[in-house]
Amino acid sequence: MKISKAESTRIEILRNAFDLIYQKGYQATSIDDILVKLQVTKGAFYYHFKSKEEMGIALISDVMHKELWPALKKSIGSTNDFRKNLYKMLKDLLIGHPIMTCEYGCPSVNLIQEMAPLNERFRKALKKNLNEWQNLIEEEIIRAQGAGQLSKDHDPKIIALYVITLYHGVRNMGKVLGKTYYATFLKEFENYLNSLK
Amino acid sequence: MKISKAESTRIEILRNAFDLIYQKGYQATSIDDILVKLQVTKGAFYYHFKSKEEMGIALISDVMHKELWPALKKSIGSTNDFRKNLYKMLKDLLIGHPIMTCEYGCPSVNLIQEMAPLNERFRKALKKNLNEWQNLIEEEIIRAQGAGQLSKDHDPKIIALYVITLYHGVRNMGKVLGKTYYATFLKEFENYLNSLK
DNA sequence: TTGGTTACATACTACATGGTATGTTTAATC
DNA sequence: GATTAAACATACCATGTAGTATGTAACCAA
Repeated sequence: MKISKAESTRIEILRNAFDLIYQKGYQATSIDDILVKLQVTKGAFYYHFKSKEEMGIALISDVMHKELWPALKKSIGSTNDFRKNLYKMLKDLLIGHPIMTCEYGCPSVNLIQEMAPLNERFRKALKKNLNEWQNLIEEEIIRAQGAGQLSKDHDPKIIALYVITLYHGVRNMGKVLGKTYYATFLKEFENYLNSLK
Repeated sequence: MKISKAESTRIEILRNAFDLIYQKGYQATSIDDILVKLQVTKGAFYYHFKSKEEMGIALISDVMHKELWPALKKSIGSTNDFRKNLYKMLKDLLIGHPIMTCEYGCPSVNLIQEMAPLNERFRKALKKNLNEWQNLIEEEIIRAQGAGQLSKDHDPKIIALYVITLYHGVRNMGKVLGKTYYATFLKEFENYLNSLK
């Protein structure tokens, strides 16, 4: 199933918008900014998206999801030890992801921070991605509990959200403290995982 | 030492700018936005600040610092138990602070997220505030270690940064999950504090 | 080939934005 | 009370912005 030329320009616009919004933010990225690098004009943009908001929503479930989800699934299923898996998941996200840098953080975290309070549609789309990640971690924890690696007293949901919270936090802190903090954080994260009996 | 009328308008501008930037972000808040509610015009603004950037920098060390710092110092010195103190510090920040809401998060976290990668002066000013908080927590941990509440094997700096990381993370997550998550998080944070031997 | 829809390009508008130039009022000093 | 600088107010400008109106080339079915 090959992609049509029209569909490929749609993807091009979304990809470039994703890169720019990742670095400058959604509101600070203009449609002209997105198009100037590509060989398309506003006519193409408004043919594929009825507004900038519509494009932003599409970004979240299209590019952002495809960029992050496979990496998550791969990292979390590396070994049989859930501690190693959760550690590897955050480590790969922080220092092994091809498009994310310490300077600009994580596109999902950034967009939540900026747009969740301002636009309900953005919030819901971002929450959907977050929920998928949460479920992925929960399943891994339940698996670990079944395998006797972790007490069943723990609520998988709480741990899952806590781990995501840590990730969101360290992505924010990294913008101020620089990449060296990632290593410091990962050590303490390891301690936390080992404290889970 | 009473404040002059000129100084009071300067403060008014900064206060109002702080409120608006807190909700909409720095780049999305226009100077006209800031002034329309006040009884001053652009002449006043550019008399007190040579640019929007200069005003933003002043915001961080003036209003933002004065709004957050006293609350931190008060909360962390409540009891003799460092665990209770750190817990109370985050709890008070999350659900007891007069101006912060779950929806809009924390002004400091927001500004770091938005501006740290884009403007080095912002980053440095924000980092200075962060460093003060970090030192405050470190001192409390060192005190606890001296009082035998915590092993001296722990590096106070690492714990301090880890706690701040958690706060930054939960402020981000709260924007998506709502206020109920604050309570969930605080329980798991308590578990973390108790895991520190 | 023709007709029509798709997939854009071009030109434009109304409005917002940071910043400036210049005028005017207030307040302190003598 | 006159002078002068501080503390604003007003009007304006160049630029950027989301969105629109309209034109046109490519493609596809009949």
